[in-house]
Amino acid sequence: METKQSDMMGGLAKGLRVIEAFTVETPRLSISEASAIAGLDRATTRRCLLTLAEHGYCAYDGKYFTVTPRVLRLGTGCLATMPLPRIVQPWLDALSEEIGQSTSVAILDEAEIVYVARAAQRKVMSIALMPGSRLPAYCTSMGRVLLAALPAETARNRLLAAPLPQRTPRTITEIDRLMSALERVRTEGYAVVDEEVELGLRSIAVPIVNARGATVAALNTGFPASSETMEKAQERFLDPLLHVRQELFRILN
Amino acid sequence: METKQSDMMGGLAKGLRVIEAFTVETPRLSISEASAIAGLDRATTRRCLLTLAEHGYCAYDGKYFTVTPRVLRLGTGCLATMPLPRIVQPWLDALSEEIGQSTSVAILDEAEIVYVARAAQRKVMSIALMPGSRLPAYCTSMGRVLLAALPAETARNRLLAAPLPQRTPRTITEIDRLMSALERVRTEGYAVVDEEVELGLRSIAVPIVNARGATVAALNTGFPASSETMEKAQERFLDPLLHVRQELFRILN
DNA sequence: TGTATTTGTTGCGATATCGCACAAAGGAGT
DNA sequence: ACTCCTTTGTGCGATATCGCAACAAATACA
Repeated sequence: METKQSDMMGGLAKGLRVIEAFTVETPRLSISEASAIAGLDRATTRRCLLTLAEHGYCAYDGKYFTVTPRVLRLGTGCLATMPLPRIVQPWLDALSEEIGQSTSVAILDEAEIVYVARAAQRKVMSIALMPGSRLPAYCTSMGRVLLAALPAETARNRLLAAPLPQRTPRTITEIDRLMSALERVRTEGYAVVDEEVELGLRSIAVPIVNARGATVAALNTGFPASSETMEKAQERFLDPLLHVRQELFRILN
Repeated sequence: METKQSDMMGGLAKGLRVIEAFTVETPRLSISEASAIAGLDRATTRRCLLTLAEHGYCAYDGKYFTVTPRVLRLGTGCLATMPLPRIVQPWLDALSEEIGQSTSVAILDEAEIVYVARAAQRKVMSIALMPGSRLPAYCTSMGRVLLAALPAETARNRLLAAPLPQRTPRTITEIDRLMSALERVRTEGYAVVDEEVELGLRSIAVPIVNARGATVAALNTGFPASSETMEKAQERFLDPLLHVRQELFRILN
């Protein structure tokens, strides 16, 4: 079934690459810029952009293209599709209330985690997180939990294919140390990350497992780093997290 | 520049229609179902779906297709692109805290509003709202504010092109009454909706205006219907909303 | 069980796409 | 003004797409 050349539509694949060229760093693109980012011929890129504009996915001022809210229809089909956010939200709210910290649920997309639900408390992080937000998996507690659920070789390949910037002095960036961390997550059943994403931010994550035993998402809490040792923090937060994990396990199919 | 047939890519437009066939009501689609929804030939739909699957936007179990988190990359490019959510979030949080109710910011896409930021308090609505969520414009306070900012004829055309279901006994569905409501929003500068979306839910919205005087978004608060008259509720909530509107006006460019 | 209907797949020809090459149009610097 | 350089726009031929139609396989129904 794979790679049946005759059943592939080049134009569609190219158009999607062009849409993905629009990021937070490059929200406005000329034809040349878009073609450079997407790695396509300028003529082709131009035709993609004009098609997107014609159908309302892009706005065109004669020089620059920008994506419109219409493209959200493409993506939110997925988020809206998922029953998970709706199911977990009440537990997230209750857990957040109980432990007095922000809690979130995320899934994995390649080497990134995607937030699908969140109960925010105080603001610890400099960046605002919301459903749909993405963070790299290698340096986040939920990312470690989700990568640990994959076969080791798959996880390694994904990490090797992604950039692993040293976001803070404590960020682990060596592939072997990351793989060891994943191994530890597998045996302990949870992941702890101490100021590897951002200075001042700690987090603990546990897997959300469905009835078939597959890890479908991760649940975490993020809290400010303090003089308290990570072990002490773990004592406070791990049990409530595991309890919600257990409740969700009972419910998910 | 418009409708240059030679510069249009049919395959891309078709593929996007197929992606949009996946909604919350139809999250899993067979080839035939997708082709019926998208209005395309089965063969073409199949080639679109196989292409999407090949590139990771869909999962295929041999019978049904589902969209994967990867499609979120298409949409969140837009949300991430927008500076608005980041800018308004702190005000939203503060406002929500001050008045003790949920607050949101939304933009307009055709005849639907799209939530771009939200500070949730208690749960009034049966449906969970999050950034990217959509509601029809005709029966929501933010929708009325955003439609009112358009030329009357444009607003009328959008309303005529969209379904206007009677969601509750109080929902206004007649085009002329809706247009009068918009006119009133224009003169008063805010919109009030009383249990037209859902029984038990009231809301008040004000426009968010940029330096050029254009309405770029709407800000609202939703609160439970009670024995309190709508006028009393307005007294409590309108001033804080208008105050935030003013603050945002100072900041936006 | 047999028959009718729907669904998935494939061959094929008319038609559209796409990338090259080149022309035209701006912009920066002199 | 000029050149130089970048960017946008456009014929055109090789190649790929797409919708029809036909067929196979699965499912529904009697």
